[in-house]
Amino acid sequence: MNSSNPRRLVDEILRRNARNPALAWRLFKHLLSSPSAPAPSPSSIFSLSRALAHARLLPELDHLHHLLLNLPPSAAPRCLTALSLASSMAGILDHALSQLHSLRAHFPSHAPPIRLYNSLLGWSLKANRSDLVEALYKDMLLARVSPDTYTFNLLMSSLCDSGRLDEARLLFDRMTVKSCQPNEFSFGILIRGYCKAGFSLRAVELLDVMERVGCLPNLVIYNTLISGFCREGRIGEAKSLVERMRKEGLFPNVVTFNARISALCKTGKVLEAYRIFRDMQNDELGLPRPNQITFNLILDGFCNGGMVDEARALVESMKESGFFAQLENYNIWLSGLVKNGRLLEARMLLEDMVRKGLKPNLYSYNIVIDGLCKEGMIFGAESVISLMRNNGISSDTVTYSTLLHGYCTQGKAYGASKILHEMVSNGCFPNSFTCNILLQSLWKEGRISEAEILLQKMNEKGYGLDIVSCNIVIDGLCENGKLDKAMEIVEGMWQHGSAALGELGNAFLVLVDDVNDSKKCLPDLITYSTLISGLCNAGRLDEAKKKFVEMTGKNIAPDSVIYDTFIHAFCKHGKMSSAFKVLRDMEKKGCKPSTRTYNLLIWGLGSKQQFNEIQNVTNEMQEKGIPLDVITYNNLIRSLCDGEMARKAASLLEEMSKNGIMPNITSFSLLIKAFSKSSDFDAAQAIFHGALTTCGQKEVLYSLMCNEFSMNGKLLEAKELLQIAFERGFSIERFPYKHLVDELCKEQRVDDAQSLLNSMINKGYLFDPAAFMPVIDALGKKGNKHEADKLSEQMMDMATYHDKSKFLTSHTQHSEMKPRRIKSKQDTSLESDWRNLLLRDDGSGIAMKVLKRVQKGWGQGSIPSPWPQNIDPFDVWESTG
DNA sequence: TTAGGGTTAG
Repeated sequence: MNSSNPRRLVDEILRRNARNPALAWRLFKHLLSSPSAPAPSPSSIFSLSRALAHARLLPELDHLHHLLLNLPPSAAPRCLTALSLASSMAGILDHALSQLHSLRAHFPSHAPPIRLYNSLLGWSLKANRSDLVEALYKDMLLARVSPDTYTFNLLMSSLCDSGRLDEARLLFDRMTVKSCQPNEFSFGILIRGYCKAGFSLRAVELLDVMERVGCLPNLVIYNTLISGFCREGRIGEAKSLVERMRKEGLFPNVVTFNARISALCKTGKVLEAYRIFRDMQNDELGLPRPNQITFNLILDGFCNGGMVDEARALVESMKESGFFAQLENYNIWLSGLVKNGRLLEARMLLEDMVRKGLKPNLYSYNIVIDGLCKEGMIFGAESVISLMRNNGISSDTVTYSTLLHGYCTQGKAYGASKILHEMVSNGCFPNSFTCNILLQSLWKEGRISEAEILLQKMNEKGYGLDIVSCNIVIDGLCENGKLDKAMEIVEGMWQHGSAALGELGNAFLVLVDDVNDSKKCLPDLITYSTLISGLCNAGRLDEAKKKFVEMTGKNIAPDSVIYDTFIHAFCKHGKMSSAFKVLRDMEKKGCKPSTRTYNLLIWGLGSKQQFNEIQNVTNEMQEKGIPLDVITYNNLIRSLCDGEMARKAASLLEEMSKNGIMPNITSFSLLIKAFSKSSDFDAAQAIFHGALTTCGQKEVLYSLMCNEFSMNGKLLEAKELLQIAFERGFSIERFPYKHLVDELCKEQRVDDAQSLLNSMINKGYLFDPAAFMPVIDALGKKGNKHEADKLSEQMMDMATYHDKSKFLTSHTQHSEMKPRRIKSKQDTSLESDWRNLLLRDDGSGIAMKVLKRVQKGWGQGSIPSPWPQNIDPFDVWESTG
C-alpha cells in the first residue's frame, strides 16, 4: 500500500473495503476525524456511497451527506455530486434529491453534471412523479446545464409508455434541429413506441430517416420492428425485414425467433411454433439455441391451446435442463394450470413454491386468485389472500379488482362494496379495469343511471373510457333492447371515439372527445360481435348482415364467434340452408369451424327432426377431424327424444363411452324425462341409477326423478326419493314436496303426508308453510281437531321463523344469492300461496292469524337493495382525492 | 446506463 500520499491512503482503504460498506464507513469516519486528514477524492466518495446505498444503509448515507457539507469549498461540491449520483443510481430517489438540493443551495455556481440530472429524471419518470420531472428540468435550465440526447431519450420513452406518441414525435423532431442529435437509442425508442401502439407501418418509415441521417439500424431496432409486425399479423412485412437485415450483415438472433414464435402462439398456431422450437434445438441447422424465454413462450402456447399434457411434459424437460427455476417459469405454469381448470393443482403448486423457498410474488398469487374467482370459489380466493398476507405480500389493485369481479359476477353486491372500501382504505385506488368491472355489473343489474354516474366519475378522475368501457355500454344497451341507441353509438365511435357515449345523455362526455387520433378508441371485433349478436337475438337479421358487411369493410376480420352468432340465429329461425351457407362462407374465408359451430347446426337440424342431415353433419365433423363433445351428443339425444326415440337415444350413451366422452347431467336428464314421458319408468329408473354412478349423488338428479314420479302419480316412489333427499341433507327447494303432500291427502293417505311434514320439521327444514294446509284440512275433516291444531301451531312457528331469516329456504342452502333473483322467485311463489290461503273461507281463523305475521314479515320490501343502503358505491372515489 | 422476445384483473 502506498502510504506516502495520505489522500491515496484514504482511497485505497475505501476501495479495499468496498464490499463491506459498514466497515469502510467506520474507517472513513476515523480517517476523516484526524486533523491532518486530506479531503477525500470524489471517486472514493462515489465508491463509498454506492456501497452504502446498495446496502441501503440510509442513516450512514445521511451522516456522510452531513460530513461532506463541512469539507472545504474546493472539495465539497464534487464530493456531494458523487454522493448524489451514487444514491440516484441506486434508485434512492428522495435521498439523491435532498443531496442535490444541498449542493444547489450551498454551491449555486457549481453546475451539477448532466449525468446526475439524467439519472434523477429517469427514476422520477419510472416513479410517475411528473412533479419531480418538471422541477428537475427547471433546475437544470437554472444551472445552465443543457439537456443532451440521453435526456431527450428518457422523456421520449416516458411519453411513449403513456401513449402520448405525438408528443414523443414532437420531441424527436426538435432533436434534429437542436445541438443534441438523435442517436440509435432515440430511433429505437420511437420505433418501439409506434410498434407498441400498433403502428408498425409508421415505425418502419423511420428506417429511411435513419438512412438519411447516416445512422445505421442495429439488431435491436430490427427486432423491435419484426416483433411489431408479427404482433399485427403482418408476416410478409416481418419476413422482408429479415431479408433486409441479412443484406446489411445482421443475422436474426434468438430474440427474432422468439418474436415469431410468440406471434404464432398468440394466433393459435402452437404446433407451427413448436416446429420452429424443435429446429432451434437441432444443432445441425445452425439456428440460435432456444433460451429461457423461448421455453416460456412454448409453455404458454401449449397452455393457451388447452394442451395441458404437452405443457406438463415440457415443464418436466425444462426442470431437467435447468430451464425451470425462475419465478416467471412458475408463474406461466401457474397461469396455464388455472386456464385449464386445474385449480387444485395450481393451489398446490403455490404452496409447494412457498415450501421450497421460491417466494411466489404478487403475480403468482393474483393468477391463482383470479382462477378461483372465475370458478366462483370466492372463499378459496380469500384463503389464498391470507396465505399471501402471511408471506408478507399485500394485495394490489389487480388483486382487489379480481375479487371485485368475482363478487360482481355472482351478484354478491354486499361483498363487492366491501371490497371496494377495503381496497381504498388500504391505499389501492380503482383504475380503469376496476371501473369497467363495476360498470358492467351495474349495467347487468339494470342500474343504468348509476352506471352513468360511474361513467362521469371515471371521466372526472381521468380514467379514459376505453374500448372495453364502450363495449360494456353497447352490450348493456343491446341487452336492454335499446339496439338503435347501440347502433347509433357505434356509428358515432368511428368519428368521435369513446366520446360517442355522450349521446347516452351525458353532456359532459362531449368534453372528452379524443383529441389525438392515435389514442381514439374505435369499434373493434368485440363491438361488432356484441352488436350483431344483439341484432340477431332481436330477429333483425338483415341489419345484422349489414353490420357484418360494414365491419369487414373497415378491415375488422370476423372470427368464428361472429359466424357462430349468425349460424345460431338462422338455426333458431329454422333457416337451415342459410346456416349452412354461413358455414361454407367461413370455411372459404379461412375461419375454421369449431365443435361449437357444428353443435349449433346439429341443434338446428334436431329441432326440425332432420335426422339424415344430422348424420351427414356428424360424418363431416369426423372427416374434418373436428371432435364431437358432450354437447354434440346431448343435441343428438335431445333430437331423438323429441322424436320419441328414447331407446335409440339411450344407445348413444354407449357410443359416448366408446369415444371417451363422459355423459353429463344433461345427457341423463334428457333420457329420464323422455322415458318418464312414455311411462317407461323401469328404463327411467335404470338411467337414473346410471346417472348417480357416473355423476355422483347429485341433488338435481334426485329432484328430477322425484318430480317425474310425482307428476305421473308414482307417489310412493317419489316419497322414497324425498326421504333420501332429507337424509342426504339436500336443499328441498326443487323437490315437489307441496304437490306430494297434497296428492297424498287427496288419496286419503294423510298419515303418509303427515309423516313427510314431520320429517321435514325434524330435519330442520324451513319450507313453504302452505304445505301444511292440505294436512290440516284433512285432519279437520276427519274430526282430529287436536292434531290439526298442533300442526297449525307448527305452521305459525314456521311463519315466525320465516320472518327472521328472510331468504333461507332450507338449512343447507348457501347464504348469498343474487338478491334480484331471490325477490322474483321466492316472493311471488310465497305470496301467491298465501294469497290463496287467505281467500279461503273455512272459518278456521288460522288464515287471519297468519296474515298478521305475513304483514309483519314477508312481502314487505324486506329484500335488501343490492347495495347496502348506507354505502354509496361511488363515494370511495371521494376519498381518493 | 435510455430501444427487442416471456407472467395477473375488465
